[in-house]
Amino acid sequence: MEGTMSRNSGDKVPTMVDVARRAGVSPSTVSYAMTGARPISEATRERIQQAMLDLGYRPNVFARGLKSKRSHIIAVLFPKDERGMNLGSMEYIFGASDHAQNRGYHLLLWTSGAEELDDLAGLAQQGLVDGALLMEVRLDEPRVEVLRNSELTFTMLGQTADPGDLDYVDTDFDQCARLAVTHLADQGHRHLGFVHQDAATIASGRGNAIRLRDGMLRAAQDVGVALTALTCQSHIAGGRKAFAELLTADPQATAVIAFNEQAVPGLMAAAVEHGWRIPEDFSVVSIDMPAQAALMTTPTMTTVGPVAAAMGKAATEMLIRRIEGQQLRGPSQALFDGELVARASSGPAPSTHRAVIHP
Amino acid sequence: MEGTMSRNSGDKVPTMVDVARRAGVSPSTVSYAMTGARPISEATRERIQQAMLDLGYRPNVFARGLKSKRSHIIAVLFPKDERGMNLGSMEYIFGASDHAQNRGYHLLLWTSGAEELDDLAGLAQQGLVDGALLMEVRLDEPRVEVLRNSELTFTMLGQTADPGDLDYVDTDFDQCARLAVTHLADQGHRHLGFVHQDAATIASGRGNAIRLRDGMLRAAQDVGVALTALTCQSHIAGGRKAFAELLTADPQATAVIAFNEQAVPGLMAAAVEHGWRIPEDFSVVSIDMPAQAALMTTPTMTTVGPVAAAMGKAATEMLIRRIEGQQLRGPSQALFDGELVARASSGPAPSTHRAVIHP
DNA sequence: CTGAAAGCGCTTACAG
DNA sequence: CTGAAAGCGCTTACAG
Repeated sequence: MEGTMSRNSGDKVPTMVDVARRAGVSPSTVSYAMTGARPISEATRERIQQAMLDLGYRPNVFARGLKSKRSHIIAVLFPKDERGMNLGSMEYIFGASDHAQNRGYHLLLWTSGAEELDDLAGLAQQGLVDGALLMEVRLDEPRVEVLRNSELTFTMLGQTADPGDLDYVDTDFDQCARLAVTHLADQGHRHLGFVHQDAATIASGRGNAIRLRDGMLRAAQDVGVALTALTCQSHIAGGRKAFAELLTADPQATAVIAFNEQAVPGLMAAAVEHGWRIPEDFSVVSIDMPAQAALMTTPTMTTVGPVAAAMGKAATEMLIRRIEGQQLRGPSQALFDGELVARASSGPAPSTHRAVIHP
Repeated sequence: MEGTMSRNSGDKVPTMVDVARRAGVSPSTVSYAMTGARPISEATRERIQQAMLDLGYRPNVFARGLKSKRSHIIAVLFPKDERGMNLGSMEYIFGASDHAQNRGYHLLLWTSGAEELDDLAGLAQQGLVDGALLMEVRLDEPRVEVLRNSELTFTMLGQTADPGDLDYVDTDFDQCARLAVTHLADQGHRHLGFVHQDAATIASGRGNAIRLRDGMLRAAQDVGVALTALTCQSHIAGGRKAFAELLTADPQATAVIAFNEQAVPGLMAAAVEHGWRIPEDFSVVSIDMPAQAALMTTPTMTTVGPVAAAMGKAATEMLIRRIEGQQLRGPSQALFDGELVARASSGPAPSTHRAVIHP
């Protein structure tokens, strides 16, 4: 397990001067060889490379940062209080982390709440990070102003109400809505429910819920099916309540699309207790539910959502380009298509009238 | 939303020299006032404090790190490939993050695989981080040697087979086993199953599964109930298979304890398909399943496990003390008790013989 | 209790 | 294509 670059303990950490001496060049030449800021002859470059390898040289991050004002560290602003834990956010972060490492960047995890703006301002002004990835973006996002004021480069995962020229990567919720509605309509469902989040969350709110609901209504209209949209508290009881409300609002509903991970189990349980088998009598599709959660439900959940890791990667690349001053003309903004993963919770609409067993 | 420390844009970032000038002292005095490395008169301290506030001063992390060899950054070594995503790990990280911020530290998220030791060695030797929090610790943990060789301070969340004098925070699996077994025994269950992870994972393997199984067998013996331990692949089909195996191995089993988040839905589905209602005919308890996952199952899952956030916090405190050179005598090692959260998946043992409906 | 000065290990104009 | 030198903003012996 001994690497070629292992050093005996007791050796001091080699500096650029050590490398320069060993390669028989000046320290500045070593530096230029690393940054590529000016041309170096092939021969010296190779000697330097070899010397670095021999010594197991790693540039000192602090010395570099002190002079260059670049840390090669990106902050991931992931307010923990926003939606509770959720696996989807983790997938973004892993996608971002992977790509950051490939590009020679580190990720600093910042979990302060979205309201703790002074903390954030402190981070931004400290110069520790070169840029930030903004997660859990709300329609009216107070962090944006803080980041702008401190002139920290950032990219959003999600959008504000009016992103203007801000960089972002987001899900194409219109397309997701269409995909989910079409999936169900194709299987004969004519009356759908859409269960999203509670009114306060939506209003407050991260933009997704609103954009998705609008997309749903539009898609239903285009496809020619009825759609009842319901708000719903993000817990099991909320899901039960939503099912009851759907039943009242549209007794003919044979399927529901949910954008509320926490409420789905309650929704399903209520359907089963009502005497409806899933998917034979009633289909359920979830928007943007991570695979791992989709496999926890019984039956496993059909989902529509983007590949979160790919979005995390894209956002990171966008941010790094911005940091490194490339691609400066105009904002970079990208929408990611969702994919349908058909699992066991959705199927053909019940052909005959369902037997409704009131327990 | 304007803080007192806001600066007009165009101002350059204030340095220690600026603060010193405004406070009418030398830069070194400002430094000493910040580090507390030597006594400062109350009067000057206050003038300095005020000057820092007025200017919105933030010490430059790189300059500080260059001299002091301290970054106030802690790496969280969280190999993403280990168990897939999981919410439990996230809770540790949030606990750690919270506490790190309170103590003036940042968290660097490192998601390279547990096998990518060269990457890790690079990080450790770079001097970027003052220490590391080691997550997803295996019995035979290759990362430990790397960290030791590079003389990076670290604390483990979990233990190796022989932790010796390594610092760690871990779950008290003996106590968890006892708690789970007792919970079921108290409700009249006399024949239990224990479903843990697949043989490869256990052997390879993070130590938890082994320690937990041993604890289970001991607890069952102590309490006087039968316990059948089964390995199980970590997916839905694995859970189904485990249920079938349990049925064969001990037809009298009325409850199962699972340490396999991904297999639990399959296990429950198989029980239901077998004609057993949960919990009336068959109880299920999960070890170390995060609340959010426990609420996704139907019915909601009774769990035994420690408060992950508290463990993350404890590990972080341990690490910071080590970094800052306090509490140097001997290793610090802590075991955390699990707590029982009784939800809907467990209940009294069936008094009469269950009706077994073969579908 | 306080100051003047060296130096941490790089980067980057300046010079050739 | 390469070198010598200044300087980034702190910390910390050294001196008083």
